[in-house]
Amino acid sequence: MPKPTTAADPSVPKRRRADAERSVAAILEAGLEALASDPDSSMSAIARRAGVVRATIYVHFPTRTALLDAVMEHAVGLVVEAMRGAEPQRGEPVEALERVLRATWRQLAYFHALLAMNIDRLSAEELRRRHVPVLDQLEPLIERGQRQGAFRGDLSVAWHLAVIRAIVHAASTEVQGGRISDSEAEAAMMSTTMAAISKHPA
Amino acid sequence: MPKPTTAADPSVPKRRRADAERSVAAILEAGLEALASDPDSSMSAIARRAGVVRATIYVHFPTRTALLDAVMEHAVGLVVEAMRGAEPQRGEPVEALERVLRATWRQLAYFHALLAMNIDRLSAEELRRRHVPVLDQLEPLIERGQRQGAFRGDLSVAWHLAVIRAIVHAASTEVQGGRISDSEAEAAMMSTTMAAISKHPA
DNA sequence: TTGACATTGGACAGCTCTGTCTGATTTACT
DNA sequence: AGTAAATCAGACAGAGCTGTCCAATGTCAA
Repeated sequence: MPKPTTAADPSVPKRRRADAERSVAAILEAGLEALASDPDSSMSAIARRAGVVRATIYVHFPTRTALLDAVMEHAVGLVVEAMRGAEPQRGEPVEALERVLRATWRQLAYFHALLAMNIDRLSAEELRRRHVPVLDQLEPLIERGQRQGAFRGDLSVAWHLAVIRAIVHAASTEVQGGRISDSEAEAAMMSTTMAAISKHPA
Repeated sequence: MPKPTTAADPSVPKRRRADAERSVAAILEAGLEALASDPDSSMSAIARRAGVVRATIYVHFPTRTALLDAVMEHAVGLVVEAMRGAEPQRGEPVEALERVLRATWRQLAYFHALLAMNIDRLSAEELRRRHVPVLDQLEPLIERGQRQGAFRGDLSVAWHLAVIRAIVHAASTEVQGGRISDSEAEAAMMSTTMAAISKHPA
């Protein structure tokens, strides 16, 4: 009978003590911040930021690569959660896209920074496989918009997705570079994305 | 009298033998390729790619940083040359922008990859200073288009430039990932950029 | 309270990279 | 053909990082 342990809902639940749980969370969070700003952050740097000693990381993640994978998964989870919360399937496509973008653009930028970090680490295909959950949130919305004539049909869904990612990323870069304010960036990002994706705005 | 050597047109001409000239060219080219795909490429890797021994690089570039700077300058030169050849100042803004993009989009993407390589190495200001020559080619064109009512005036020139860079980069990424053909990417890039920048196309 | 779990702080070997230096060899200019 | 320049091949020290280990200490849970 498949019932060796007490409770086993997640894939690998791993009965951990509360402080271990806290450590893992701190490490993932610190890894997210550190690696987003410098993809080559050392284990020492991440440990320091997490308020933990380097060896502790190795207790929970056997290797640097394993930590990178975990951080990536964590980031994708955050983004997807934010997107789901914006209900891409509800309402008019244009409004829905605006809503989803507004709700998630900052986290998407975060995710994108991590994408960059993985670019030489992973094969293009492997990398694609990992951010499928994010695209999955947007793809039906774009398709729906095309069917209803709100979005351009002369370009592929994949291209639209690439464009959205690119513009969101550009907005985040401009903000981080201090060349534009947060709210200005959001407005510009939204406005430009809509112009790029929509059928004649008039 | 400012005439100590025979011929001194460039800033630091350095009388070099022909084989030295070839080595430097090969190193810069190899550095461009290597660093664009992996910003952390080692000196060994670059030397190997250039068909040269590692020590040879140090003959011409005192340190790794110096090589990175030189590669950057070289890349900027390539892009600017391509842009100049497309005559941004000639004709209608929309046509001119199409012409410039078509002539340089791949190199623009290349340049963008090198920008990423420099992001944590240089201060934001220093980085900006270095790619000023590229922006200088586009900025007057965008301004002119805004004045003539061809491009959107409700967004800043800087933002338009960021958007152009982002879309061009996305197109190049899609091509490199094999998800779209070269010519399709060029068409999509052009079409989307124009939709994003132009005033209502109708 | 007690025992198992978890973290600390530090030490360690192994690896890769940078930058320097050498002597020997090949290549370009005159 | 002769000389100076340039490259090669390989060695070297110094530095940083990864991954492992350990003994001591702290902390959770039953």
